[in-house]
Amino acid sequence: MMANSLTVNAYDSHLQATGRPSPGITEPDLPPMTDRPTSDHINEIHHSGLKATAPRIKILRVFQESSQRHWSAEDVYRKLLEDHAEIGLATTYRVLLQFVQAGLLSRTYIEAGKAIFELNEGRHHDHLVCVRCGRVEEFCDPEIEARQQRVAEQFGFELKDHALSLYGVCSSPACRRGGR
Amino acid sequence: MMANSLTVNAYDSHLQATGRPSPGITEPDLPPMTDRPTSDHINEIHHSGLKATAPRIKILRVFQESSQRHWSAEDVYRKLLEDHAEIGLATTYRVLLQFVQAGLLSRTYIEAGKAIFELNEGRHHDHLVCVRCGRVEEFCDPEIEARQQRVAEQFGFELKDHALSLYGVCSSPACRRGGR
DNA sequence: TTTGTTGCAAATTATTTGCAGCGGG
DNA sequence: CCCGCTGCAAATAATTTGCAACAAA
Repeated sequence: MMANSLTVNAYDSHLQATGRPSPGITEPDLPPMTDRPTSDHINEIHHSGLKATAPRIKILRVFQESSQRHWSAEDVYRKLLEDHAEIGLATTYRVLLQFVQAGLLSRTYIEAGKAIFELNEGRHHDHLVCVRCGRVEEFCDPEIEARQQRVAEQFGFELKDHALSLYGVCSSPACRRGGR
Repeated sequence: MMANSLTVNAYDSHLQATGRPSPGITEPDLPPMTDRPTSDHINEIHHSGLKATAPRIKILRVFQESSQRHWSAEDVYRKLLEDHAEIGLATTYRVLLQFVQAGLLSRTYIEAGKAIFELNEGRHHDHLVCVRCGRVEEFCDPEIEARQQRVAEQFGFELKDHALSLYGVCSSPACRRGGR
């Protein structure tokens, strides 16, 4: 409950946060990619230099075999519970982090103080989230990306990464009407 | 240690997060504004509908009478300790939040999972942070702001807010040379 | 076999809340 | 004098870590 820095440092989190950066493409279109054989999962994990254990395979499948793209650690853990995979929350966190470091997943902080994981398909994007229903859209605007680069240069910074989330009310009637 | 949502909801944090939004100005130039008389602080607090108590006055002065612009709750608490103000951490958090809601301060999440507070001077801006030394620059790029609006419209969203931070290596020789 | 991996419980970090007592207006 | 405010301790929430038992390669 207090111990170290004084404003400075620990922004390091963001360095290892997102999987490999890559050039902007304008509209992700979410390919289904459902129910691939386990042997592929094993290879994917092996190629990351990790042992292909049951927890890792199951967690990878959660991402690849679901229409849901964005998962918090808790979400994943709960899905595993439902599926009767006997995997602890700590392991879930550990594996998610390893997958991020291996570039299989990417991690973002859409809402303050909670990490969201998604399959890293190589195309960088930012998020647009509905503050009423939580719906998340992905976008990548080359103009914004270019401008960020410019801003960094103006300040003499070598740009390494960025975090951008837009918050708004989506077009669903319920959200538009939206009390609260 | 787990209880509620499933990805959805709680993005609400961001609704009350930042003080009032305002039109973009291109370069903040940080006026000093040092050592104003206490009576002014009292008024500023009163105008927010809050009682002018010692903790509130002292916390407001931390922001107004220091060259440092960005403070975490811990930072403020530690400064108060140094100054022998007898103010608890809980009170610090409570007052900071009240000041944000009153529009005196604004709150941002520059690094994952840690709130940063600064005086709300009415001019909206985003942050550019050095991942080596923690230095924070402020900027506002009208082009980026406009583009965000466009993106939201494309998706049929009514844009309410955004969070943008750029991470890079600043121009200081130490950071440029910079091994981690 | 050997080193990486797991589950569980306990520790951390950032922040919030309950409550009895204090003090501005 | 009354209700808002404070300190302290305990509670939450998200995530991490220590450690002994295991299990891929």
